[in-house]
Amino acid sequence: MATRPSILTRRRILKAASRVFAEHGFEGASIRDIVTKADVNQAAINYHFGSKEGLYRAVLAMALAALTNADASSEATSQTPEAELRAFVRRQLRPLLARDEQSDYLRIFNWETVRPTPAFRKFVSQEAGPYLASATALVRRFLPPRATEQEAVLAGLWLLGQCSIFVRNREQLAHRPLAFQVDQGFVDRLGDLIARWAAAALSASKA
Amino acid sequence: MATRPSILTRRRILKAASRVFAEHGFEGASIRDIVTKADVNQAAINYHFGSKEGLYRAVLAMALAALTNADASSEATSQTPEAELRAFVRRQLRPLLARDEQSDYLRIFNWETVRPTPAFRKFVSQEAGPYLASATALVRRFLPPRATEQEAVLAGLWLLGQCSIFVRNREQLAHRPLAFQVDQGFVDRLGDLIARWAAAALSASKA
DNA sequence: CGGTTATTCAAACGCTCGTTTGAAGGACCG
DNA sequence: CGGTCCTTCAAACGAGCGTTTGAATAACCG
Repeated sequence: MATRPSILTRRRILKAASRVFAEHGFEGASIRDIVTKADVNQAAINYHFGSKEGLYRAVLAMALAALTNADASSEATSQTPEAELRAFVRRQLRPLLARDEQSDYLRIFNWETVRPTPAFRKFVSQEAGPYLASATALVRRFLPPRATEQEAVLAGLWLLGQCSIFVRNREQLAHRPLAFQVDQGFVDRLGDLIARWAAAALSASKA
Repeated sequence: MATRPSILTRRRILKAASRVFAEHGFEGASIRDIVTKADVNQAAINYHFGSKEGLYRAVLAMALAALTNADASSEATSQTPEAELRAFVRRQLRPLLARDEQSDYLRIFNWETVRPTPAFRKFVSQEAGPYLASATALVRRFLPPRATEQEAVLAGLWLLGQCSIFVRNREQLAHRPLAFQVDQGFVDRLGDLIARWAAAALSASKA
């Protein structure tokens, strides 16, 4: 049975681990770094999560739950397709400015796109469906009714790609040779630009 | 002075290193893995390139040279904007099928977007200008003449993002829950789709 | 051909990694 | 209060890492 202090330890570990995994990826993250940031003994991770990979699985589950909750709560308030699209894009661009846990979660998923871990492969094949479905449903409202499901899924990924490249290159945006001033105004303009472009593209599609 | 066999060793190291860096990123790549694949003594890397980072710098230089050459040679044959755009998108989607050196180079740059190395930061601030300029020039032909330079650069990045998400998630595309059959026909259709969407978006932009 | 330099090689160094160990600490309950 | 189990802890283990070393080998040139 888990006593009170033990679940505090678990929480501290999960929080620190999210940060470190987001920064270094699964392989690059070190147990010693995590336990230092969590102010916890080194063996605690193996005790509570079995292994580094077990900890990572727990972080992935937490991350996906948080992200799908965020999307679902936003779409609950039904709006025009354009407003919904803009809200979706804004949410995707969020890590450009905020350095909160949601941003960490998105960065973890970005790591997985460059070198998927076995843990993630299993995880995504079982749990990614609902998350992807929300993006697909969003673009569906712009596509012609006869668009195939395959096309809608590709459109959903395509939309995610337009946002993620700016998030992934956040650091480069602010430095030479680009030298953008990445502040709230910039992100707002960028989000509007992407939402406008995406809406125009999908609406005009005459496949 | 470099004698004949030594430049062969250098070449073998660079080739193996491109592969390994593409697969594991800079930090995840191991010297021992590279020298095994290159069939070269372990100390050869420090002898020829000074350090792991020196080797990485050499790979980066080689990669950027190859990619800019590929882009420049394609744009030399002037075509309609639409055809040029489709060719650009196809080139970006190339790693989806081919596993050649150019694909390795693109993967290395993808690694850098999730955790930039100090070597890359210095490198990109000095050398990335020309490469980005080619993407910017491409989208400029679709944007209204009054579009600002900033908007054109963002559009260039935006276009790259639409392609890179499919390259980065290549493995996930083929497996559940997506289960696309990633063959030549799929990549051709995808390239056309992206090129058509991008053209429609940029042409319709009334900023 | 002989001496000099460039290159290769096996072995080792010092360090960090994830995990294991066994004892110490602390909460809970009969 | 005593016993049991959950939790924490410092220390160590074995393996892999990038790098260094110094000797052996191969190429070059007067």
